Amino acid sequence: MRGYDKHAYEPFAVTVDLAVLTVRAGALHVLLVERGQEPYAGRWALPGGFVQPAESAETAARRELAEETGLADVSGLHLEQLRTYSEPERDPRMRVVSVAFTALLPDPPEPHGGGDAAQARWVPYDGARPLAFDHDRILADAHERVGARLEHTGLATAFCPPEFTLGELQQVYEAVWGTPLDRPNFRRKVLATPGFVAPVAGAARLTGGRGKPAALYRPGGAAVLHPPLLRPSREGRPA
Amino acid sequence: MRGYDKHAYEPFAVTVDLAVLTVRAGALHVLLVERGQEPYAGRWALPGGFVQPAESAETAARRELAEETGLADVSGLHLEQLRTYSEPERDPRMRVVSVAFTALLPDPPEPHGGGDAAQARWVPYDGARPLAFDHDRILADAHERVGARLEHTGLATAFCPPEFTLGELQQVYEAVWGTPLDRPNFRRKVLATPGFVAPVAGAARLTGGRGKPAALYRPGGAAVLHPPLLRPSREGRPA
DNA sequence: CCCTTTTATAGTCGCGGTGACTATAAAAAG
DNA sequence: CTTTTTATAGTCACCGCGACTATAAAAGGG
Repeated sequence: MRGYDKHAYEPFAVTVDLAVLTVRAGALHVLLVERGQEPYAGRWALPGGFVQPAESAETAARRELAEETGLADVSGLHLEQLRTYSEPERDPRMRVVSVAFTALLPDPPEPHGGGDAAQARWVPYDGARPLAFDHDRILADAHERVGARLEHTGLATAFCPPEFTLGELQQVYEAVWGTPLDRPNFRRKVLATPGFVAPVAGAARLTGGRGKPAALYRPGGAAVLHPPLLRPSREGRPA
Repeated sequence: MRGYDKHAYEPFAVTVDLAVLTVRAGALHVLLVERGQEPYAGRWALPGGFVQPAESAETAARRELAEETGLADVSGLHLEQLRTYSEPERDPRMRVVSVAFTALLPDPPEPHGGGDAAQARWVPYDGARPLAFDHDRILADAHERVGARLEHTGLATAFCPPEFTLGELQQVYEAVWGTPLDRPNFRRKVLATPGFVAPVAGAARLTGGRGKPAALYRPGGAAVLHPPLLRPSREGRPA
């Protein structure tokens, strides 16, 4: 069929699902809500909701993100479309097509106090499953996508506060990739990548921890990393 | 809103749009259809159509691909979801959410003889615009995605016949990236990447051209390339 | 106050992938 | 047979990177 003219069509419900990720205490966490009704009552699920007639999926996702996190200003947060899930049986109640998004947050505001009755919580990524519907797959796809984005973009700074140390940045990589990294090498690569981070002029430093204070950095504004910061190759498997 | 319970919803029309790409005579081409009706009557557009109630977007995309290309068996062709376009005003007639896909074909079967009245044609990528609706953007996103996929996956073989020469494979990279590549270096990198290509045992060779016959290869079955085959860095822009 | 612990930062060494380039081989065209 | 064309082999220097060692600057404990 060409250009979808002169053909009947059936209506679908269109929703957005959000995989909201953060790094807390060195571990990757995801924002989940507990379902109050069937199906999957009592099961945890990704936050989400219907797309309204006058808004795009991106707009709906950002609105839901604000509602779920309770944050006043979500305009600066990273929000990225993941993919669309459209299996006919993915929701037993009706035909619903869901556009999934991934959002990245710095230090997490305690769940929130949003609109609905069900509770929302930050859950460690590894202990999140099983989730309702096909959300296990959506969450896995989001994790995979974010892990790849860290290699080629400056996205890791979206997990960090406005000013951060290289140690904090490294914790983001280690939490998302699930791999420890060599600190001197990580430092060398980050600083050798133009536009990744910029030192905070005021020779500022961070107190609170032990040991030597670390210098503070800001996001450098570069969208893509040259050269990329590749994760330790999990090679060595002959086809 | 949590888990989209107890909330009203509005129906949407859900369609798929296809960016079907091929490499013909060393140049990237895209499959387009000419619109017969308003809006955008006479303008070229990406093929597409409505998702039926019982099928997923992927199923609908493969069905449309078969209809548009006229190929009997499209089960082996590479089909990948690109992203979803949901701006409220993207179709002036109604609220339609479109899931875009990218398909890759080897040597192109002449457009086809599909179901509808409008004609379909292979159009050189550079001369394709302007297209109807937001299809310029979809096509650009598809090009960008495919270019990136060539770096990290063995996807380039999807543009080639079952057996191909390294010169043909190089033409795929050059056509998609729009950059000439050094032949000895390209050869070295392809052969040094485990699982990318496998030599055809029969010491087979391809005639038809001038010069020394080239050895034939088959896809090696590797999904990801280690190391990746990166495109010439377009760096040199200070942030 | 000294010494240990902890964390940050600097530097070294060798390997491997890569771009730029040259050289040789094997076919068709004239 | 010579030229042209394409495929394939090889060289060389640079550089990103993993593994590792060394130094600096703070807090803590006796």
